[in-house]
Amino acid sequence: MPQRGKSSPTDRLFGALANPTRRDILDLLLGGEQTVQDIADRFDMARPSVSEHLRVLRDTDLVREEQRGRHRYYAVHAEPLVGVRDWLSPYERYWRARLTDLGDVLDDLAGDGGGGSA
Amino acid sequence: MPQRGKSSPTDRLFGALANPTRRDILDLLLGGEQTVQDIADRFDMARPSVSEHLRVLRDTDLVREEQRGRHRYYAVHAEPLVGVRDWLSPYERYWRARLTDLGDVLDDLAGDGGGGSA
DNA sequence: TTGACGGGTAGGAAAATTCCTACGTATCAT
DNA sequence: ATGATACGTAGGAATTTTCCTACCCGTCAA
Repeated sequence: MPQRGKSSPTDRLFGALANPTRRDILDLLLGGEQTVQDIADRFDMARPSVSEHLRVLRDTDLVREEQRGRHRYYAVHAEPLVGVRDWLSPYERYWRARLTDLGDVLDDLAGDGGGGSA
Repeated sequence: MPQRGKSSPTDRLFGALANPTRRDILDLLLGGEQTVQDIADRFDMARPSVSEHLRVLRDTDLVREEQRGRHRYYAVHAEPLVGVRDWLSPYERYWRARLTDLGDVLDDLAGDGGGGSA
């Protein structure tokens, strides 16, 4: 699959995640929604620059904003990250083979609640 | 965690994966080791450019080369990708919640066989 | 040994990224 | 209405990325 013409959604997804500030923003939002100002205060960077990072994250649908009053609350929207998981999955067997973390899988099961239906 | 000074291994990892050609090279190598020429032939790009992509992948330890005769065989080395998986894991619960793919985890267990080492 | 093949590196052009300082606009308090 | 607050966008400078064409050296066949 060579012949790269236009940038695919996957390209834009990995492109968005390539920037450490943007990954940090996502990690920050794991703790709950935040306003732009709140986010910007966490970074050693001018607010408009944070705004642009947020735009990239918005364009890839990795965050969603909701305007309330004069604030915009940003929240993580993880679904596009399935694209990363999907890309990653053919490689998992490589480290599974040598790290043999079956225990990890079991952790996943346990963490899932064990019971059964969601 | 703002204050970004130097680029961390994770930064370089995501940086390496940001380029679609590099992801395609990795995907190609999933089919087995290849020489530089074999790889270059698959892409609409001059060979030295492919060489540089290979250097980035080498620097992040995502591929390894072995010289045999006058050929260099490149093979995928997936271990650093654990870094991606680790970064991703806090987000998994978001799509797990709505896609409820417990069956996926069970697939993993089944696919792992019971045996073990490759 | 000579020539062809395999593949890395150098230097540079073009394009994309990242960050900044201004500035515009909408919302809230007075 | 007026001013302060919250945030986006514009335009541009400094880097970084990505790709190219030379050019280099090592290996194999004749």
